[in-house]
Amino acid sequence: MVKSDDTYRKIWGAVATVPFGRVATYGQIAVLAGFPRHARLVGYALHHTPDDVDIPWHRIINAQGRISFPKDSEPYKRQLDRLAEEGVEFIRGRVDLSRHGWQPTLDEWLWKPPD
DNA sequence: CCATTGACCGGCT
DNA sequence: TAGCCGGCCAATG
Repeated sequence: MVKSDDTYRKIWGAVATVPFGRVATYGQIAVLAGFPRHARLVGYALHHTPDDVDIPWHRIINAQGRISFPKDSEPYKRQLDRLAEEGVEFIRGRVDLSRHGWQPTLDEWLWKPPD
């Protein structure tokens, strides 16, 4: 697959901690996974998400509260639908992060995925 | 080794 | 609201 699977595993692990009905930003996941300022890496990792495992990739959106896919693409629609199913509302193409954005609790923050 | 490529981000017009 | 710009840095070829 790729050279450093471990990096991706950590990122996927962080993504997996985002609860149903909430969304997190790429930068946020980067921090949680232990890679501050590597938001782009998170996007890169999600792009290579294996389909055989269940990872809530759709709960990750950009810091502007928007889906990072071209507005009329299929992936965009899939992500939008999945979020809609979880009750995340979009207002003029954007999610109000102060409303649906997820903030880890202290316990969640301290929880470290096994290496 | 070097250059390019990102499902990004934040500040500033 | 809408772009533009510079910064970011692992992965890739």
